[in-house]
Amino acid sequence: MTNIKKVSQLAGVSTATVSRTLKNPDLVTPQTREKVMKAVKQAGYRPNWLATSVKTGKSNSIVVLVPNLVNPFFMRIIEGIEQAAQEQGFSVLLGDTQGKAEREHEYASMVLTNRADGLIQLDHSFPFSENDADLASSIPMVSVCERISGHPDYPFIELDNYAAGRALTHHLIGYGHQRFGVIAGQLTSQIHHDRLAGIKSVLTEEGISFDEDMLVGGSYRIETGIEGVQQLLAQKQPPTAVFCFNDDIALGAIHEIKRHGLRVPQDISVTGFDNVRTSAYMDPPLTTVDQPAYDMGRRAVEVLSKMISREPLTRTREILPFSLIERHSTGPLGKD
Amino acid sequence: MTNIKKVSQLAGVSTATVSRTLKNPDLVTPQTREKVMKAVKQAGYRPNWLATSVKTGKSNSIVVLVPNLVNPFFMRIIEGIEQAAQEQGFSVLLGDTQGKAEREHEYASMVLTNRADGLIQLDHSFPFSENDADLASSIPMVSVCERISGHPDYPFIELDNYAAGRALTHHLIGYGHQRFGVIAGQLTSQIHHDRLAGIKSVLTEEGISFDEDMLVGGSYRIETGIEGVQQLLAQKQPPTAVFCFNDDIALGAIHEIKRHGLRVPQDISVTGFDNVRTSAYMDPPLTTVDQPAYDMGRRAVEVLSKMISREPLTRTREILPFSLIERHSTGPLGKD
DNA sequence: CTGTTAGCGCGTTCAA
DNA sequence: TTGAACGCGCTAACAG
Repeated sequence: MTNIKKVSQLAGVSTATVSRTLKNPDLVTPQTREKVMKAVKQAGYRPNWLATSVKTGKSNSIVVLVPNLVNPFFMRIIEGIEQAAQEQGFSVLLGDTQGKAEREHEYASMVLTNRADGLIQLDHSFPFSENDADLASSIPMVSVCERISGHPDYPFIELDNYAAGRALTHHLIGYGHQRFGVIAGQLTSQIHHDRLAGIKSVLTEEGISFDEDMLVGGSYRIETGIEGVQQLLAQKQPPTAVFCFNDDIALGAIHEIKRHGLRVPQDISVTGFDNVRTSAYMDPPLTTVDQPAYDMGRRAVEVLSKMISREPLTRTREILPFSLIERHSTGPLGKD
Repeated sequence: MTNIKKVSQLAGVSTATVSRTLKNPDLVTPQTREKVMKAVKQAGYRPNWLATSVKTGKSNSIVVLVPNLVNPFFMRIIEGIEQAAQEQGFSVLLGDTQGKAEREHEYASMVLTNRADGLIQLDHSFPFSENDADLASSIPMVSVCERISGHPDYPFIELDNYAAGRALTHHLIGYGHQRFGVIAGQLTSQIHHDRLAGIKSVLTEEGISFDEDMLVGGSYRIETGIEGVQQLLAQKQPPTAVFCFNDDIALGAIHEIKRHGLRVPQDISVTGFDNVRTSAYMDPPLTTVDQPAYDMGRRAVEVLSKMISREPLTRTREILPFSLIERHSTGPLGKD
């Protein structure tokens, strides 16, 4: 271990001078500076980050809780988080929770032990354990995409899911559809409620009824899309248009619809959600809702950074705009 | 800040006793233990991780350098890394390098400043800067998928890319193909050389010539697949079978082939590489090479962990087996 | 401008 | 079994 003491001896100065030279070179005379820098180089010295941090009491790290690493939508958010964190001098600790409460607890407790200064939650659950809950109240925490259930006081960055649901519905009604199915992801989240409410609001306005049997699914997986389509096609009156609550579900759904010998969109229209990289290259290219995932990640870090430095927040809840991407998985019925 | 001193006062004992109670409860009498635990609970005390680490000199963190977060193959590896790291008591610092040298330098230097104990590199470049290179020689570092160019001494975990290249070629020749194209990813990596060498070795054995004009591409992106197909189809004698060096490239390739009004596999066969989640749901489902990405990540952590604790390594280079996944993007020419 | 001293929060001696 | 004292590596305060 080559430490500051060794360097100071090598240079014939005090440890304080070495520290100063490295941190604030203007405070030392050019001669000593040179002497010190030479000793630093010769010894191959790097300041011990742990020691520096224990002084300041800040770890300059943030922990990101993500339910699933393989979802490209989440990863795009994390790209934004990572980039902004780097710019602000933070490191990112990755917490793959797999949606499991114990793992959330474990990662969340990092903020309680000075291992991280703040926390970004990509899921909707309150990540702290029962035990830690009281300590967590003053912790810098932000959620992205989702809101933390039961804790409306934490800032969040999310999409206008209600409006997106409405836009998708208008789009499909514009093609003349009247019978709709929904293949949902996590059923307990705010996202789910908002999107569904958006869809239903338009249907009500248009005098179209929605049968609760037409709501299937329950996780953001390809297989959910497959099973969802199987259930919807088994109905007496199958839908002619299906809302999928992410692009993975839509991929599975389209795959299964084709496997039944039906065509997309001539027999059934399908919409996705998220606009992941691959959605433009599906067959047919997917009509979906683009979320500004990268920017959402960036924004989360900006908010969290302010919380960490105890600056006041101008806004504690941000609803970002979406954009509807019309491709070829939707269309009028029967057109060839 | 609630520290150990405050707790010791609250419990009426010394700080040493508090430390002992938490770290080695058997060394204190049950009565004091109870006293201390009560004070800990009452004060909401958590040991400061930074202080603990500065004592031990270990950060119990590893930094993972990944060129690209949105590639599901990398993410699957990181899932394995993350899981194994958690089991071994390490935290994962995420370093999204975007393939940029400066960012690699910055993240790699974390190991030099005690911010991390070891490093996993998912790319093929030596991540340290010129300046840090001499210090890096004794650093625990492992590479996954790739080998670190110019530094054969670092352990690596990779696939048997040569054999995989051979297997794919045999598969396609079995369908009667004679004219092959290759859409490659990173052209400078060991991976590239091994796969290409595997392909060419079989072609040579079978007396089939390979025209260097049939080698296109240069990055692992969907767009590379599109452009690659355009170049290949512009040849006088376009190939009847195309090797794509990852599944993203294959996705773009298939998309573009179809856009030209050609059919996969009746007009052109396409193979991928990696077997990402979505490859089974492409249209047609992709013939590809499965890499045990999750296990590769796990294994990397096991090796790195041994290096960090200075245990001797049994093997320093591991070549893992692949498996060829035959789906429907390959087949004989012209069959309907 | 530089050196001495104190202390960040904790773990680990060494006596008692 | 417990406490006092020291030190991890570093930086900030105060002298000089």
